[in-house]
Amino acid sequence: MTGPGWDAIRAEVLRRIRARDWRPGEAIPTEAALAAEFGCARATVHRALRDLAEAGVVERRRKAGTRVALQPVRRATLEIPVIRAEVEARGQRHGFRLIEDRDLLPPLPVASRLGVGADRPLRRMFTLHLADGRPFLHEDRWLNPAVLPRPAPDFAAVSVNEWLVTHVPFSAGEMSFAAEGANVREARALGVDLGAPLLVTERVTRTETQAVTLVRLAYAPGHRLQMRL
Amino acid sequence: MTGPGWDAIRAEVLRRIRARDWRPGEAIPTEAALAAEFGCARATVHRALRDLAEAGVVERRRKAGTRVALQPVRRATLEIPVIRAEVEARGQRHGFRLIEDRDLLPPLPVASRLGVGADRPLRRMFTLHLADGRPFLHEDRWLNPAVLPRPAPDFAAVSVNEWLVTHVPFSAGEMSFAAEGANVREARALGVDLGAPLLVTERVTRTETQAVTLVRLAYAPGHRLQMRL
DNA sequence: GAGTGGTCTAGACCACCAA
DNA sequence: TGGTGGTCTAGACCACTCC
Repeated sequence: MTGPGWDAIRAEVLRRIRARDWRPGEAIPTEAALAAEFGCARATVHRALRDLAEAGVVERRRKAGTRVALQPVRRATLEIPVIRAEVEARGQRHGFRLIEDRDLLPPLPVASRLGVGADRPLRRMFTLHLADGRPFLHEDRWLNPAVLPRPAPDFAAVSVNEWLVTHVPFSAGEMSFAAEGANVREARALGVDLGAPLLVTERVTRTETQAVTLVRLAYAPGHRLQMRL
Repeated sequence: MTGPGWDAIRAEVLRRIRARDWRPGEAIPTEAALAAEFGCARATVHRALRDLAEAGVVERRRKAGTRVALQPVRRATLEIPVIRAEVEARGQRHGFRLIEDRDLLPPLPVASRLGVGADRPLRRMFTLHLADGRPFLHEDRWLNPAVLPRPAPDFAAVSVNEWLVTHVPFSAGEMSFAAEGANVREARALGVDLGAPLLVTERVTRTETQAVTLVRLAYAPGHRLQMRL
């Protein structure tokens, strides 16, 4: 006496939305009604509708009910591995060089984006990542030294990127992409012309209590970032 | 007689992982054991752990149990609105111009990426999207005419992008980003120099039964794509 | 095989919020 | 204030997969 699975219900609801039985903006039946129709528990319907809500297909509010999204917002997810893993996943050998590493007072824009005072020095680091010995990615980082243990790790042996990912707790943050012309450091490190189009990503990460790092990653020309829709 | 909520359990498990009570690669207790410890139903623990698995913090396999992820893969999600909505969200007025629209036999790479025969013409369309009258994005599209109704919509009145999102059922697909130098069409349409760094995204979308479209979007210089971590 | 996560049930109570 | 989704329970069976 067990009804259809939640994925079957998800599929059927999706079918009706695509078939325009339920049109964008319209309310669809309540969980209780659908459970009765499909002959299953309300929890099963709930599981299916929650999944569709996460996918952006429907919008749900208590009391207001469930509506077909007016503009089905597509969400794409990007998996961000450790850079070493990213290189090795391409079947190449990863290496890196710590180009520069010093303490520096952050300029105001950097301090404010990290939410730290501009009167305390941060660790400023430049790293070049290599794939089979060829330039892969240039990393320009401001690191809050407060997140480091004492004594601090040897970032010539383990890349900052990898150390942070494996040792600093799950944190919140933002990330953005843009295309920019290579700056002087990037051009020299990656071996490209000044102003060559590079895919650049900027990330800010924080723990609950403090800023961790602000980093600008510039990929070597031709790099494509793959996402799942 | 109701125990802690699933989010409280999620938080506690996360705390123990961050505190290295449970180290990367190690198995954590079973759902049943955690339910007993926390004094709640197994379903509640399940809800919490499923959430952590989706976030990439733990890995779960039947029989093998739940392990702390060795390399916590970060997932960033990108929301992809209709281009009109994207412009309007910036407080600007959206407009567009259909630059060119004709039927053309696809070159082999295009046909194979879409999974259609190279012997049937596709719709080739170039559209320029405007924000407050200024170039915002150049759209270079191959469209499978089989997805269109008869008579076909008037793409001079509604942008292809918007029509597809609101009329073609939820579909699977891939997406990628890169930085590329502006090509001749893009340079002319966006009003930039040939070879200027542009953020370019390519999408292929399919329904369950057929290919829909392959599109290359080139954003005007300076555009940043924001993601949530 | 047997242990683990994945799912379903029938019921209950709660939180939210539009009417 | 009542209707809706969100959650929790105690139990059951199933599916996968490691041993």
